[in-house]
Amino acid sequence: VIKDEKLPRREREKLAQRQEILASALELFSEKGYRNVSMAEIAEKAEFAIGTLYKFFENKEDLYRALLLQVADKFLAAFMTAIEKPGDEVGKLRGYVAAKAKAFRDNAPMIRLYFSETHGARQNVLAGMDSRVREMREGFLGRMAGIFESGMRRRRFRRIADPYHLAIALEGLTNNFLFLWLDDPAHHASFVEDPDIALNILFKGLLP
Amino acid sequence: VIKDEKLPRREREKLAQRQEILASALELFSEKGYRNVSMAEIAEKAEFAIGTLYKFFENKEDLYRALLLQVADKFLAAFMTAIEKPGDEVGKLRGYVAAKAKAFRDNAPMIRLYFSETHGARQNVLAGMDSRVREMREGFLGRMAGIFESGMRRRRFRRIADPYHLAIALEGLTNNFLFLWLDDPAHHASFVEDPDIALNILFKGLLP
Amino acid sequence: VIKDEKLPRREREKLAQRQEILASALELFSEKGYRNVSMAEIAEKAEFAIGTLYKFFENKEDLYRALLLQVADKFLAAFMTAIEKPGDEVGKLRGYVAAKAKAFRDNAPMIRLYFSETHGARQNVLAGMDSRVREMREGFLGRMAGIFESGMRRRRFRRIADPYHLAIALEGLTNNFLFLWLDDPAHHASFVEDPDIALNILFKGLLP
Amino acid sequence: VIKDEKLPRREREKLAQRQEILASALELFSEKGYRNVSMAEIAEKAEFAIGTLYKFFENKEDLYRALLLQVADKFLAAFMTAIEKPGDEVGKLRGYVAAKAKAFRDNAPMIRLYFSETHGARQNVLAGMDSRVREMREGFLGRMAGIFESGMRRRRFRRIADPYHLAIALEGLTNNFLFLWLDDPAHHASFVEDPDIALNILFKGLLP
DNA sequence: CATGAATGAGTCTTCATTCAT
DNA sequence: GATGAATGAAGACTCATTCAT
Repeated sequence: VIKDEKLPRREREKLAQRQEILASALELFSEKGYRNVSMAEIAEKAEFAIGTLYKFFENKEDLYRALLLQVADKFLAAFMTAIEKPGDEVGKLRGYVAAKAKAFRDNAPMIRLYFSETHGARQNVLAGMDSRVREMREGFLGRMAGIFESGMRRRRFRRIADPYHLAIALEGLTNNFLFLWLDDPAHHASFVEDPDIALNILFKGLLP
Repeated sequence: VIKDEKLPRREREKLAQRQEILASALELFSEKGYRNVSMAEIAEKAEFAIGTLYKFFENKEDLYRALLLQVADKFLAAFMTAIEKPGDEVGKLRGYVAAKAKAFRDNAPMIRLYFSETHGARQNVLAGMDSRVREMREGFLGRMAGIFESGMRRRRFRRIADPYHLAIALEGLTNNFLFLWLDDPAHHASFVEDPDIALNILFKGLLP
Repeated sequence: VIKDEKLPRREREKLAQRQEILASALELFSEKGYRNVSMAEIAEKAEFAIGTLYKFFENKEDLYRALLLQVADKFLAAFMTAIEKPGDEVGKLRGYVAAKAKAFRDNAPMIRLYFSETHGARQNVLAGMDSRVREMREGFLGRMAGIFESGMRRRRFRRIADPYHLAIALEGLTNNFLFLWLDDPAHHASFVEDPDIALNILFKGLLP
Repeated sequence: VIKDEKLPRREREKLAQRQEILASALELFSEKGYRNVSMAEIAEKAEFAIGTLYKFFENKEDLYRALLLQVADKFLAAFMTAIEKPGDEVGKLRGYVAAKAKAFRDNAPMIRLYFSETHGARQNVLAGMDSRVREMREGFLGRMAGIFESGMRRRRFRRIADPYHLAIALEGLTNNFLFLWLDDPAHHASFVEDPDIALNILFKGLLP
């Protein structure tokens, strides 16, 4: 989403600095939570002056939003990629669930941060940003609904429900399995190791 | 959970005041988020002096926890009741989903608050309380798994997956449908009006 | 100073209650210091309602002053008694030093409280009360100066200095010895056991 | 004790600011007492923002301790210097008393503050710092005892008492004379003008 | 341009005091 | 008269943000 290919050197440096700030912020935020991290801390970790942070981001909240947006981007892009891979519908869905499990496994702290501030977000820091992430997510859900629809049209799936509803169901179902793992990795390790555990429940009714 | 039946008048008044504080706090928290609400605001809204709040709750966090605990208690109790009603397994699950939909409909702000701070909450205010709510929820999931197990034993369900996994699946699936409604009630009204939309997806594979 | 001899019953009860409050306050104050004791605590310890305290004392400071006044009274009275006992000048002074040592020994916490708030008192709670205690103390110093004067007139003391100055000297000298013991009782036990250690230093020059 | 000679400009400014804060705090504390002075007041008087105070001192108590420590340092250093000046024992002791009288005269508010919170301080703010000041004072008393001891060995003093006891006696005796002046400068002016008034009382017995 | 010292509004919390019962 | 629940002013401290260097 953020590309730094053919930019003037100056611009590329800017972008790199921005990334460095975001990376430091991510580490701190996901470790201590939004309100327990001060701009001074971020500045120190990123090895910039506090004032410099304000050259890149209007304020703390702006920085935070940029961070979440980047995380959301990254994840949805990964899911999208998994779903767009050549193959049949079952393979695509399996790819999605596997990609999601991997994303959770590889980025547990990030995810914790993302979801801790993202649900019912009306009242938290995200307030205004909601729409941007929501759109991305809705786009993805639509794309996944397309998979179900195509699968049905091609008779590889039984038409057990509205395709969009199935997309919602799959998302919620995998979320819950992976959240469980997130909350207690030791006890629910199987969920990230074998993503099919969640997926198959849906398939039992879906596959003919 | 909180009974105010045959208590001395003084005690009943205390309880009523406590409730009033909690109600005001809930309204403010769910509107503006934990960190954006001051004790002064709560006091004003509840029409008590600041100091009075501290007669009921040790500090802001304590008040907040009491609130979430109450919400969690209330909901899990409602779900438990629905699931324990006499009837067959299908009826019980249907009852759960209906109760959950009703709970969401009746308590949208509460729920937003509850879920906004409850997922991946390691770094936020809940920290210590987590365990209490988590236990309650795990107890409930176990109970629901029991329903699935019994249904399977009685051949009313196909044994398509581990009963506990089914419980997780149903919870996640309904959550996602209801969250969608929570985020955009106008557009997803059908989810709370017809809880079976979500439930049936699971049933398609489950029912023989 | 406070007598409860021939008073109407009602009055005597009042006085007893007042004493009970003061006693509780003394215990708390000398244990935790003025600012770390709340009226609520005193009320609880004395087994009265908070409001009742305010029937006896205008406010916290007033209660505190009454307490210190009582302590000062008690001590100065004891010193005065020692000094007025029949006998020669040397005996009277010895009596004073012994009484003071005993007072320190018997009332260490009290004294700590008294002196912690009494020196250079302009800025602390005592502010206004100063004068009352100061007068009492000045009266006592004057009385002690009288002893020295009489001793000189009777040729039992050499006239090595102004009698009032000698009184000041003796007071300061014994204070310092006893404070030392107060700060570190284990290490300076001899000072309260043998009051003459301090006194003799003065006598060496004083006695012919 | 605090040197600001050859430091980088920045550092010197820091130190100057710190001193300005301490000076303002001293003035306020000695006028109104520790607990009656707010950080806001100190900040205003020193013409800094409240937050700036917290760049220099961890909290109010820390600021207070720094202040007292500085005062104690300064005074004990002055006394030590007086006592170490070349000369015989009588001269040294005389130097000490004169230095002390001068210190009292020049720093009345400081001293009032110092002694008001330093005696029997177990329950007040000093608690933890006690030891530091106490050690310094004990060191000084020991040094003064050394003077007495040397004087005795050289037959310039009669061996009328334990040298350490004499040190205690001299300290207490001068304290009391000077406190009297502190409490009522008009009436007891002679004490700071002629320090020998106090000293001679001791000498009468001490000198052969 | 980058810096980071200085700012001060805003927060939670305590507790002396009042007054309806 | 006694009670103690309710009050709210006041205080310590934090930290996002600014701006002179």
